[in-house]
Amino acid sequence: MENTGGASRGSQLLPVLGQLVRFLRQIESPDNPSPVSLAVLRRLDGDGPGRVTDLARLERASQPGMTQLVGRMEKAGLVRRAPDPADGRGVLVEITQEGRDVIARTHARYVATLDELFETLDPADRDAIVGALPALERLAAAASF
Amino acid sequence: MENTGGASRGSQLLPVLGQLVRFLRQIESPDNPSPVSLAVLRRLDGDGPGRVTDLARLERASQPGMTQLVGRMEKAGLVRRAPDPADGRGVLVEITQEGRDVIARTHARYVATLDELFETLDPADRDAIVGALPALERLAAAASF
DNA sequence: TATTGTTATACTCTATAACTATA
DNA sequence: TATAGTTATAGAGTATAACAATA
Repeated sequence: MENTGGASRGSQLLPVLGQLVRFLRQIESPDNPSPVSLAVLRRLDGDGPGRVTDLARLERASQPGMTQLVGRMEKAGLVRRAPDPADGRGVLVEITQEGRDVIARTHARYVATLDELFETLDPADRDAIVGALPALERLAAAASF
Repeated sequence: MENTGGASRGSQLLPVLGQLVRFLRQIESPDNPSPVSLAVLRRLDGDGPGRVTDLARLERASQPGMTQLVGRMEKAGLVRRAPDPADGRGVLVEITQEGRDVIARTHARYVATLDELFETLDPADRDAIVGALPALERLAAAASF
């Protein structure tokens, strides 16, 4: 099937993404880490301790902004700081168990919300989405950087 | 196919959503309306002028917060205020042409970014996603409120 | 009295500029 | 000199509480 005259794939997928994200964003909880905070936690959890400058670059934040975010996260017990043994100027930021717990709780809330949404669909629609998941995962992977 | 032992649909879809949203969020532009600001603009564009209280309720914001957001948007030329002829206490917020232009430019940037992403996929993956779009749209519709 | 909207105030988040310490 | 990080300062965004105007 060609795309002649029809809406582009992006223009069809965009409202779907927007609606689902708005739906997830409205989940309320005492935890509720900010999007960037959650992204930093996930990165530290997956890649191990990291330096402020690297976290700032990877999350597209300024260096002072990352210093401040890490400071708030440290105050909240989600990360700890340690001097970088390899560089006296550097600081290594490491996730704590509480930080991992926050990731897990947040993830669980989002998953439960999406799962409830799936239950409202016809089996045929569920199958269609499940069948497209590998392709969607590759689409998301192409968006990695 | 049952879901015995496998990851739930939500847990599979969540990282896809997260990755795509992070990818879109990093688009830089002088425009760059905040998510809530964009949502308000879209609502005013679609439903016509609305009152502050209604916008606040629909966007899950406080009434003073919406007053302030509308104030910033008015200052930026994206909306205008007018007294509600039907209620002397009320204010009708209306989108301006510049507001519509901001919606269009933002939408175009997001769509172009997603379209570029699609072009990196195999045709089979594109077909799988296109085939699942109606189901995904119904999933998103189920998330409406 | 209840509702609509605003103002006052405070807190979170993030940015740029200036600074300190180390390489 | 260049780099890593922090501190100082300011602005956007949002909340609750108190207020003014209208229903």
